[in-house]
Amino acid sequence: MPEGHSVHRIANQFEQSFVGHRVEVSSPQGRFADGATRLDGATMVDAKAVGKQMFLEFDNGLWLHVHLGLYGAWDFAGDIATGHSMAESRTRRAATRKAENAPDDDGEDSMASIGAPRRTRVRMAEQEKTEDDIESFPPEPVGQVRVRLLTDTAVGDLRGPTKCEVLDAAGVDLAISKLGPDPLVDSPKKGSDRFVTTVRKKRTPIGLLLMDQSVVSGIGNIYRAELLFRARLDPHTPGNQVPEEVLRALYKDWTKLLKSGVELGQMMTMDGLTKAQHAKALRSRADRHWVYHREGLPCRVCGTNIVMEMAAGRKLYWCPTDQV
DNA sequence: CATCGATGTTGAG
DNA sequence: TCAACCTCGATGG
Repeated sequence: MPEGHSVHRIANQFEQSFVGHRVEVSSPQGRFADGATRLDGATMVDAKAVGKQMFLEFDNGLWLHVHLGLYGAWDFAGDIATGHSMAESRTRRAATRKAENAPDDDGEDSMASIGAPRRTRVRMAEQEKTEDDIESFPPEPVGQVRVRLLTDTAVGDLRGPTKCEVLDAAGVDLAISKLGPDPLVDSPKKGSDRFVTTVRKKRTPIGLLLMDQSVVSGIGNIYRAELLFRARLDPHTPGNQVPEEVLRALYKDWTKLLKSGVELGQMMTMDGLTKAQHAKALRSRADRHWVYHREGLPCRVCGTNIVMEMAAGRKLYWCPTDQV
């Protein structure tokens, strides 16, 4: 269910709370028993997201590859990052590496491994829910937990993934090679070039191309609808008929929305809002988007009723007046 | 309390 | 093109 921003946040959670730790890997549900055996006891050395896929690297040369699919989720507990701090972990770690003797003075976010683990629980999926006061550490696995990753201070339980497998480095490269550019992985120039080149070769409608993970990574049904509206672009326009500068602007806008989503932990696809409107949009989903899930409601710009149609089995929302 | 549908992808037909 | 995957919040009775 999560689009790209949630997966990047989850990778940041692993980066911040698991990388550098020895991990006990198990499969309480049993369906990943063999994979768990291959990873058990190794130390996590990297966590990265490309589009909606996540790759966790261990010091035995193996990787855990996870795709949450429609309803997968990670439940974290113990000494874990919550809320806004997750967005910046990668940046901060990089900065810390540069300044060799920089003191770790960021208090609140610090994952100090002293004493008992903090008793906080976070569910990370399309939404994030935090609760305090878990009874003990580690908590009992609840329901169908495909994989449990347990360190001395933190635990992550994976449930309902569409993909969960062990890969070697070559397998990771192969998986990533099938994916289109991700603005948080590829440089702006290279990413934009790849996106434009691919789209300009196809007659497929742009509304379908944006959902094709080999064309561009991380966009899902909400970002698709919102990006097209923000560009005032008719979803049915064939890729090869969209002007290059429009495609470049589209990729740039995706970059902006993705970064914002990673920082906020929410999809905020409207801008130019007052402070009050912004706060309201963050509280209620109904006020958060231009067209997504607004079938039959008046367009926020022109008043025309928003239209919904099925496209490749997914609901596509758009304004027939503004998007031409 | 039962049913539905979802921010996704794969693979069968 | 569509069911399956197998979770869970929202919805309705």
